[in-house]
Formats: sequence, structure tokens, C-alpha cells
Amino acid sequence: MEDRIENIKKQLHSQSYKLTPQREATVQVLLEHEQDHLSAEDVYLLVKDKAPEIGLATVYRTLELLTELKVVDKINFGDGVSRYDLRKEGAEHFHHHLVCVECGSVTEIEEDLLGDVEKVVESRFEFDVKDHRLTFHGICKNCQNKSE
Amino acid sequence: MEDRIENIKKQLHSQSYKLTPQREATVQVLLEHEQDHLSAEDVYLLVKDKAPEIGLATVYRTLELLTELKVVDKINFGDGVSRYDLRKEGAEHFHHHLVCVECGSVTEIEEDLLGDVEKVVESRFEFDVKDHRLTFHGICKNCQNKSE
DNA sequence: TTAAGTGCAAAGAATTTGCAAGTTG
DNA sequence: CAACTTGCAAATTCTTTGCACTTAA
Repeated sequence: MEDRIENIKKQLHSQSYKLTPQREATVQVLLEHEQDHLSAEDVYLLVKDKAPEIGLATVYRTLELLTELKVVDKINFGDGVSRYDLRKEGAEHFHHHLVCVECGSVTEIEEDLLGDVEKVVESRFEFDVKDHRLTFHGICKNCQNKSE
Repeated sequence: MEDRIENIKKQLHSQSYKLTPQREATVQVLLEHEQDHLSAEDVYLLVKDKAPEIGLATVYRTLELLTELKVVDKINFGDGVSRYDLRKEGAEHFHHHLVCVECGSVTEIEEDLLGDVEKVVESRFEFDVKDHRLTFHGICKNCQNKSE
């Protein structure tokens, strides 16, 4: 955990960005909520505990910066809000998501299920794949049991 | 083409929605731009040729209705705008997209590449898959040649 | 006839921007 | 110090809503 913060700090410095308390607090919040898919507003409210003076605009600017540095991925599940999802340490690809249409829960899938599919895309469509977004919409285990 | 309009009309009627000239014009625009990924604003401008009095709000309402009827799918490629993509006739699943990060072009992939992946998700995660979204980000054939 | 649909303008929500003041390296 | 950052409020952008009027079935 400490290491990850250190790494991110180094990344900022290496691109001659400054490490402000606001940025540090934002990164901490993201690390502490690794499983969640927080909106900018969510992050804002959580960061306020650590840095009460922070403004929402700064949170937006920081999240944009972290997206650019590939520390987080910006995703959109179809409601009107962008969400920010921490990249796994050393993960080559963005992980996948299962969104339950009943309860709205979001589950992450770590393992790469797209290896073969990507090869097909690369060869058949001559498309040089850099990243992907895969989301399944359906009914989660919990809600399946509920509706029986 | 005629058939598809007829089909969509029937779908509207069967749910006791009315077939207004505005709705008909909107559907026509979508059919005429099947390969595109139009935003509500895009659709609005195009529909105005056929039905000049139409308001943007009506376009939004129509697109929402067509989404509900599964005539179109609402997608979001990460810019702040929702786009509307006509479902292929009889397609069981939503098709996939290749988004070029250089030129912004969007290519559609018809064939279902996710059959096996979906089985894994269903069995391993006990998730009842209803639909999916798969988008690859990368460099299209065209842009690969350009940068050489 | 009448429930459903429309256009317009106003309201809302999410995000971005301008700028003076404050900080980091 | 100088360039980068911040907070605030105002501005934008996309989308939704209220309401009086119109229209398809």
C-alpha cells in the first residue's frame, strides 16, 4: 500500500507535476476504496475528511490527471456519471465488470478473458489493440436467488 | 429497409405507443445512418430536414423510447455524450466496437466474439448475462499506415 | 374523444474554466 | 522565485421536466 503511494508520487514527479496535499489525499481515498467505482462527487466527499478545504474542481482536475497517468481508468456504466477505477498494480489490461441490472452492484473480474478475442481482432481487423472495455449486464447471484 | 420500419411501427403499436410523424422521421434517420453512432444532437439536426418543427426534447424522448424497445442501444465512448446505435435485425447481442484513439473512427464488429467468455462468466461467477458492452481502444489500420 | 405526444423554455445535473491568491520544488 | 495548483463562482454542456397545446387511434 505504502509502495503504491510512493510509486504514484514518483510518477507525478517524473512528469514534473507537483505533489500537493490535495493530490495525496485523493490518491489515498482511491487506494482505500479500491473495490468501489467512485464518481467524482463520491471522491470529493471522501477526500473532504482528509483535506476539508478541497474543492470539487480540484478533485476533477486530479482525477483527470491520474487518468492521464494511467493510475486510474475512467468508466461509465450508462448512468450519466463518470466513475474512476484504480488500475491494478502491474495489470496489463483493464479488468472487466459485471453490472447487475436489478440491484446495480458492480463486480470486478480480474482475470483476462479476452486474450483470444484480442488476437482475432488484431489479425482479422488489423486493429492494434491498446486497451479494452468489457462490461456484462445481467443478474447477479444474489438477485437470482431473491426472485425465486 | 421498408420491412424494418414496418417492424418498428408494429413494435410501437403493440405497446400502445403512437406512431407520430416525429417518431417515424427519427427512425428513418437512424436507418439511413446505420453505420454511424449519432448523438441526440446529431439525430436532431438530421431529423430537422424531414420534420423541421421537431424539438430536441422530442428527439431525446424518442431515443429513450427506442432504447426501451431495444430498437437502439445507448452507448458511451467516453466523451461526455450518449450515442445511439441501431440494433441489427434479429441480433441476439449487441455488436462490438473498435475505437481508434488516433482518428476517433468507430468500426463495428458484427460477429459474436464473446460466446465462450460469456459461458465462463455464467458458470464461474453465477452471473446471468443479459447483455454486454465490448469496446477495443487502439489504432486502426489506416492510422497504422499513416504513422510509418 | 382522450390518453398520449409535442414544442418550448426553464430547470437540473455533471463537468469545465477564468482568475486571483496560495504553494511546491 | 516561477511555475504550477487551488478554491470559488460563473460558465458550459448534455439531458430532463413542466405545462399548455395538439394529435393519433
